[in-house]
Amino acid sequence: MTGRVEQAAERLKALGHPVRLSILRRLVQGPEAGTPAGELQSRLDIPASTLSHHLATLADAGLVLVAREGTTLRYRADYGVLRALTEYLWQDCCAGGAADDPQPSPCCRRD
Amino acid sequence: MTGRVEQAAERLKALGHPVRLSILRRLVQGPEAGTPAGELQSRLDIPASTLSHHLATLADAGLVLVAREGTTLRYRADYGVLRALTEYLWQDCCAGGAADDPQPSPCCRRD
DNA sequence: GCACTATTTCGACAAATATAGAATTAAGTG
DNA sequence: CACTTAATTCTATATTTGTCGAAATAGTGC
Repeated sequence: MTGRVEQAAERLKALGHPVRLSILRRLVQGPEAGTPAGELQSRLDIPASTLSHHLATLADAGLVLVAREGTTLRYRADYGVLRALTEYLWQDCCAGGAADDPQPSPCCRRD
Repeated sequence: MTGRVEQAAERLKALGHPVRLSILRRLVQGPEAGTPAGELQSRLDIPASTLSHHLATLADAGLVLVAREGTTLRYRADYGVLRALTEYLWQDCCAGGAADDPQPSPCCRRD
């Protein structure tokens, strides 16, 4: 029985940490099939246990998906969820301001 | 010397709390000149000190602006910052996925 | 089964966060 | 100046979060 606001807040909170935001950036830049945890670890240069904790936070929030491939676990971004969250954030934050503002949404601007 | 990722993370973190997200929703729906803290307090039904704490968090993150008007303090959303944050989030999260995905940005879709 | 690799889970601890009553500051009014 | 209203800051406390070494788990190959 988690409301829309609560769910969005949980997801934004999960993104609200430099390491986790960096992880996500890596994931979206990596292969579609997902990026192994070990590769993230070597690139970000943090202890494996710390990384695993952050990955679990992102996964619990539903922002990333995980699939095993042999001994490695491949993480990848859930674009559907990310899209929905961004959409909600924009409409939530700027629905009032947009009325007085003829400019297009931020992600559509070409300037 | 706060980097782009760190700043975005701080702002997302500030939004990552149900009460603060609710506050922001109220602000964007309220008058352009801003909404008095007292009005937020009565609508959200939380102690004034708790509300003040959350407002300070939002203000510190640069998401809201405040102006005094007599004895009341009016808070309003900073749309420029919110727009920039949403834009960053979208491009940050979906730059990789967008290449394989012909769909427009979430805030531009009309479906 | 044993060794090896990849990753998570456990356990402990410090630091940050959320909450809220009480005291304080700021501004207006008689 | 005293009084009232609006909101913050102070103080305290409980909870959550972040970190990371050590131990455990999952899978692969000999």
